[in-house]
Amino acid sequence: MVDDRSTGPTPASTRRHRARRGDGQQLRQQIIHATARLLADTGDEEAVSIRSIADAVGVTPPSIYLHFADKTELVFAVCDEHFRELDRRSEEAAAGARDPFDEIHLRGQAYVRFGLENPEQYRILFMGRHQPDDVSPEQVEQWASYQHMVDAVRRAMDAGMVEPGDPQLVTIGLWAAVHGITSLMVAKPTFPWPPVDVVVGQVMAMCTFGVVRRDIDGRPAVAV
Amino acid sequence: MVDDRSTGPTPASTRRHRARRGDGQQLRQQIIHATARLLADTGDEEAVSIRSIADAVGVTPPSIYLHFADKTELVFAVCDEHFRELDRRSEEAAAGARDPFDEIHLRGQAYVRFGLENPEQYRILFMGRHQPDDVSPEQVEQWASYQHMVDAVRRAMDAGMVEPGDPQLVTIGLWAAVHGITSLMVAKPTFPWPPVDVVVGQVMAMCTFGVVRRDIDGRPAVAV
DNA sequence: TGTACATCAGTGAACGCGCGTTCACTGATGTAC
DNA sequence: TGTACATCAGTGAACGCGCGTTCACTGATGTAC
Repeated sequence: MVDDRSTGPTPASTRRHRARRGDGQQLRQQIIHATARLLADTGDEEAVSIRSIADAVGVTPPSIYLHFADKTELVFAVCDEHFRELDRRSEEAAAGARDPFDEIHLRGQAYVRFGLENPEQYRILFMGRHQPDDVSPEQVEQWASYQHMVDAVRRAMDAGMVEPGDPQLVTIGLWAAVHGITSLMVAKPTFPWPPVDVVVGQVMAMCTFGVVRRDIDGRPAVAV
Repeated sequence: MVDDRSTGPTPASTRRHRARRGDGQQLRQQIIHATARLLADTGDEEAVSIRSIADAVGVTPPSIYLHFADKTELVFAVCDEHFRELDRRSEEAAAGARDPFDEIHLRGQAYVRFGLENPEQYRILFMGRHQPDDVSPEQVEQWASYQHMVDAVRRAMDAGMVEPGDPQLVTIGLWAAVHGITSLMVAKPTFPWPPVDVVVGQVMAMCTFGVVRRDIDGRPAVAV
């Protein structure tokens, strides 16, 4: 006999106390965090309803609307939080770089790690359908983790470590590569992937040196 | 004044005649095609309901269940159709190849083109959450467009055009690159992308030659 | 120190909606005799 | 050639469900006097 005294949507362990006057804002953060946790736990954005969020916080559904105009606004707030987290991790990784070229690698690895550790959040940020205007030209300028990567590529070019070219374009190419491997592994978890380190290493090496066979003097064996 | 005589769910232009005895199977194909068209038109998988599919075919919802056990089975059938279409296009592109290395490029381009021309189908095939067992190890062996790419890579290696290595691993890397650019452009249509040819060219060149700066004799300027 | 009152965090019950699916049925088509 | 009947493609109406959201409300908290 299991003693599960689940007597409704508000188990004792998560029972909240009503906030003090003026402290209403703290529910906002609790809602955002509960939403993020539910997304990570259930692994399914559609399964996360206003009701389930309210339940997780220990509050009734209408309370959500005291802090968010509608569900979209809540999802936006959660995305915002995660974009900041991604940038935070990228900066952390970049801090240990030996040189700009190394920094590019470390940022790429941090990106893949973030995605594989937070697959459902990654889905929402980079694989979803929401926010028709989520990355308008103006917003891209404020998209920290992207701009930081462009800067790193520019510095690597200036240092003569990367072939000269348009830093934006090179960044897009590198982004495509790391996003490609991350999103495939998130979307197709049952594919017989080699160990993740091997796959990431392959993609990184491919971006860096290419796949083309080279002669003894380093020249490509084919012309395209 | 527009003469729109939309008099219900079955406009005259699409009115069906009941199939002959034994010809019931033809509705099955009509349902699959209507579903595919709706997905492409609305650009939103969730907006495509059993009711809307039945409407598009000119039939009532229960008729769907004469041919598919449930909605999942229908979606599977549509996916199947599109996987075959992707392989067909890849084969078509590969037929014009000068050599195995060229074939890799052509297949990659065909892949990106397929995704950008059929974004909603691409979403379902490669960015969705369905089919927990959709690419089990056994199924990958039957996944034509993937296996054909592995073969092309192996031939390019045998011909000395691609650095020796594991053809599967190289294919995964290349797949990550083309999927990366395709899925990003599908998921973030408002990002200020350069012209698609430029982006695809950048990714292809990056996969081929890498981004690292090389000395006059072709040797990498950095060691990693 | 006591009390009336304004504030505001949060509730309870219900709304309309569209969904996937079911079930008993209809009626045209072909077949047996 | 005519008729009774089996077959089967497709229908009409309804089911229960969970969803996002609304609205009138409660009751604890702090404040003015």
